Amino acid sequence: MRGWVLDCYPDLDANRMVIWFKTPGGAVRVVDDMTPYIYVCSSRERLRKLAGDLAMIGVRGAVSEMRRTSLGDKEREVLAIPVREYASLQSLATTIDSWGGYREYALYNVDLRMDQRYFLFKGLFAMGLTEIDGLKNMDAWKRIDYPVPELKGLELDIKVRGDGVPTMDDPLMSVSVNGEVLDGPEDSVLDELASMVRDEDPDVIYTEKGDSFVMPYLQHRASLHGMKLELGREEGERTSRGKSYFTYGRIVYKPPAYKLRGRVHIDREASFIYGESGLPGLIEMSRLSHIPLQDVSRLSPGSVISAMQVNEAVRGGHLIRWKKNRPEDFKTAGALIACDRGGFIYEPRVGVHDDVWGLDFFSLYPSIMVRYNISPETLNCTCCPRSSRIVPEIGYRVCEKRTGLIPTVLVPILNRRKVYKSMKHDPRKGVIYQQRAKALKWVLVTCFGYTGYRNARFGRIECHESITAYGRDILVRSAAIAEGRGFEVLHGIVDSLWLHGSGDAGRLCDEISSEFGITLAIEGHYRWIVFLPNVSTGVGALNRYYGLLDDGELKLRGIAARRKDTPAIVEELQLDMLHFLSRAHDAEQFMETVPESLEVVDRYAAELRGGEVSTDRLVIRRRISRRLEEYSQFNDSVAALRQLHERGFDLEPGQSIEYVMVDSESDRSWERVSVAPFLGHEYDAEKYVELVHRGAAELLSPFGWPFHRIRERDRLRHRDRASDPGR
DNA sequence: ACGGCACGGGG
DNA sequence: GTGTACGTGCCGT
Repeated sequence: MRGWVLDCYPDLDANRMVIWFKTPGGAVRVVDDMTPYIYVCSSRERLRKLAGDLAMIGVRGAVSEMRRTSLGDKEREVLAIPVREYASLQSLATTIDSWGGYREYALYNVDLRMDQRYFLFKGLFAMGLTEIDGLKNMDAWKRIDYPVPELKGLELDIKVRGDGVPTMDDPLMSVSVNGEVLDGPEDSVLDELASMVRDEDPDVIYTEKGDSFVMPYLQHRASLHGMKLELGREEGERTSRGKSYFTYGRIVYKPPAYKLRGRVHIDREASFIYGESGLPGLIEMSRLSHIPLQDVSRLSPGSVISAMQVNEAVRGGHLIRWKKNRPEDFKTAGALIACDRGGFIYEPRVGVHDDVWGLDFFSLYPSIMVRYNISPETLNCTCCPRSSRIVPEIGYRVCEKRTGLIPTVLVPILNRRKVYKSMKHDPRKGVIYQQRAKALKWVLVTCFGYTGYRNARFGRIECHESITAYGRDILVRSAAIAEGRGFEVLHGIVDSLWLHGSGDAGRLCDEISSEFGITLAIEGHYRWIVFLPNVSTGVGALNRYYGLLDDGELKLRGIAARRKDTPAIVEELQLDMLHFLSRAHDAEQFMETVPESLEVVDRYAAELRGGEVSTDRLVIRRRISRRLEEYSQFNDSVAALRQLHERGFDLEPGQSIEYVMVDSESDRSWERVSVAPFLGHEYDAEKYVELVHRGAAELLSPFGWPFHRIRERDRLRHRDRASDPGR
């Protein structure tokens, strides 16, 4: 019988692995043996002593082996230690580490996931098609068009009695299963839910906020009736602790994951990958990383690429160095910038331009890593002291003999993404390919950042520097080629160029692509595009522009309408103004349209002053980066947090607050803002008018309408209207 | 004037 | 279990 690997986890009592397969006939549970090993590298005498010490505490069977302990290195003698008690692995490692004192022992394969360990050991992988009798792999993780099982999904949602923010103390009103509503006494609803899940036997349960609320809430309500609600295929769930952590340049809050056994719980809100690329993207990630679907659904793309690197290293015979937890161990500001000048940026020509080509390199940074063999072990390697391959500007040597780990991992990812993108119009599976491509895109984006991340397993800052150095070199030389072909370079940033001119842009792209071996493609042709100035200096801002493509599509970057903390009314204003400006087909018409676009601004101001704007258009949503008491400055967010606190709700760093400004001048929390979900109808009309004016000025400041002039114009008109009620 | 604080990008 | 960097603008002190 054949089936797909749906779930895999250790049974900590039996010290065996549990694997669930999805077969056309249903789910199958299999138990298998595996002894995990940890490895220690040190001098021969110390290892001999260690083996003796281990035997004294009952750890037997440690043997000496030859293994690779670092990338691209020769094999060394290590002690392989079998760990028969799964649960003791971490503490055994800590014990050995402490015996070693200061750096006497280097430990390996300590923080490897058990599922990944098992798959690598057995030659299986998550979502891979497997012969269940004998546990033989029938699939290949590199396959591009692979068979996918039909997974039965179940939508779970709940309604809670009471208003405001739901809490664990509010009784359950109803449960909805695939849209079917179960209500009545709480205990019978919970009973019914359990039996429905049992009868339906879904492979995947989808929730919104299942991790942060729904699942722990249902469990809690059940316990009040002396019940144990079981939603998995096997008893017990796998929970962890919630935490706030620093990622993507900001603090986010991650609630504890609520994982089932033998069945997949996907919390749509907790899964970045699912949100971006759906189940097809998640399955693609699961196969490539060898991490079970449910687990991969909670990971970041960075963890996926990291897992793929581990897989590749282990397959290449390497041991994985233990990275002991170093929380809050972030880089100091100065350390990195010293040698890193980031991506190259041309100073954009402020104002409106027409007949503009936007050109983009295809996955520039990952392509550079592959094309120039950038990897932690290939930079300044000892095997190529006379390498002819030198990183521009900084002069590092790159290995010419062996392909690095990072390029090895990236080649199939880049290739898959290219193939999936080319098949996105397939009538039957086009959408699936598109979603897989999107998941891969994210993995590629984060792979670059990971090379500069100090806690990454295979990070090395010199990689980061080399990639950006090659990137600058490529962009500068591409701009020069473009100028040589008669184009004017208006702006360039990291992997994009904006050119003005009537030459053959397609041919230019071909020429540059073949020059560097990295594809440069036309992103679009603009009827007009506006590069915005920096408010304080007036010089071109690097990443703020808006433009109209030939097909009528607007492309916006960096302006208020793109920001998540912009209230809807300001977003609407900017989009209305932009649609108005879209009537223009070239720069000259654009300039003629500007004065009329100000009438849009007046409409919004009048509507706000009328006092009838619904508060959901005024809500400002903001992420908080710390706890209430940790804020040193009083501001809107603090006012909102304080109100919530006084009502009994405390937020974690990384969670968002939503509020409306009621009296923005006030320094009293309760007067200054009203906070969701306790919004009233009141709002600070003049403050929102000011925001609307700022939004307009952001678009029009290069054309004679800076903020202060829009204000002045408003004052004049407002006064006229106030003194002449007949208008 | 300066520091605190939050957001973008990539698709 | 957690990508990097900076640029940008607003607001409070």
